[in-house]
Amino acid sequence: MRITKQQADENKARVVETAARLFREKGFDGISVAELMHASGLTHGGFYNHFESKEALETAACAHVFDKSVAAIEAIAAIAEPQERAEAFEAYRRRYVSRKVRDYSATACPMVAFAGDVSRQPAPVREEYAAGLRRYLQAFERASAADGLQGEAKRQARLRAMAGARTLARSVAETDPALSDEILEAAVAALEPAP
Amino acid sequence: MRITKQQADENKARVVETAARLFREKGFDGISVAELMHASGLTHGGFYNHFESKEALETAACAHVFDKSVAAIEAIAAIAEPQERAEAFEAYRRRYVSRKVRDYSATACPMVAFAGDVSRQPAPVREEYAAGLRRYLQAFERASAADGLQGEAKRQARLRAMAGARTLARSVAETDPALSDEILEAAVAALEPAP
DNA sequence: TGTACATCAGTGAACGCGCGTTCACTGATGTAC
DNA sequence: TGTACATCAGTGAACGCGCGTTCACTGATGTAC
Repeated sequence: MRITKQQADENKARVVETAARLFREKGFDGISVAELMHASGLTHGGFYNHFESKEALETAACAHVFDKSVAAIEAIAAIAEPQERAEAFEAYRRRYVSRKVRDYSATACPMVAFAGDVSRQPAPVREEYAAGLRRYLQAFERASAADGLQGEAKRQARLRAMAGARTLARSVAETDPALSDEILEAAVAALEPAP
Repeated sequence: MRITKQQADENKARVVETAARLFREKGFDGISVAELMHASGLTHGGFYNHFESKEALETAACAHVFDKSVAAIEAIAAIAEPQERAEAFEAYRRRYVSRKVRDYSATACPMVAFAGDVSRQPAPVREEYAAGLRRYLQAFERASAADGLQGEAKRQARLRAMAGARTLARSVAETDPALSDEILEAAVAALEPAP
């Protein structure tokens, strides 16, 4: 059953992508190695050909998710034309607290998806998360400053309010959708438009 | 080994208190029935004399924690003298984002402690959480309005920013205390003083 | 009030189950000649 | 280029372990007389 080296690399990458999706949806402890492997089209026995442990995959998935989130914000901060940049950033913030994004928890922001879980995970996972969070906060701060909002405290409050809204909205999304919607709507109402 | 009815009731109450503490600290799935019973000074076999299942204890603990949190805010909202009330409320908000409170995760706010876990728990636990969150938001809104801050959207943004700060600060507390402190300090800086 | 017995909170061994991980095996790929 | 063999990604059964839950048992409490 030996396969091409390239095929094997693709399989590993696919497992990380699948894990990035399912860990966000169900939590690190909410999905088993066997389930992850089957969701990636493989059987569980081969897992340890690619990863030293489940913890190693958690670390890799965490880094992967933050990479994508940070890249998305940096792309906005990098827009040269100020008006266009401000509009893209406002659209980003509006999308962040939209129902659509809340309902696809598989693509959730890593801050929201992992925050509760991560402090109970082994140290390497926690460290990857902390490093990712730092990168994310810095990228957000850059985009936020470029957006023209004055005062770092105010800019950080904006981020915290967004993250708080998503966390709370998600926690009751299945059980009390009306309350969940209310929380998001209040968050949208509180968005200051781009200047 | 039969004991007094009163003694048995006290034992049950103690298990709920212990669970309220340890579920917040380690998550619903982070502590076993046996550990909970031993932490309450009992052995695990007797658990099912008091609770139908672990899930039933989770529900009871969730309600218990929200009861206490809501009572704390309502006590503030009930203060008659406006100046005194506003000061008490500001002190509450300041305490909420303090390092001291962050470092005692066993007494954490239920919104922060349970938000990540709860959406993966069985329906009764989720429902108890949703009901508790509703009560908490309403109590906070009452206290916030009595504090004199204008605009419901603004008042809710304040709550979300507080919860977001605590969630993020907690998630990196062990791994990156400096970042965790930064997040809390930014939250303190963003607190509008009572009028 | 005193006696006889049923009750039931608590105990600790045992259960089945799912988990992360290991292992012997397979067979196409990659390599040495 | 063709052949012989070593490599190793993938397979699925099996492992030990901790979990939630069950159970037979204990013995002081509560109750019926």
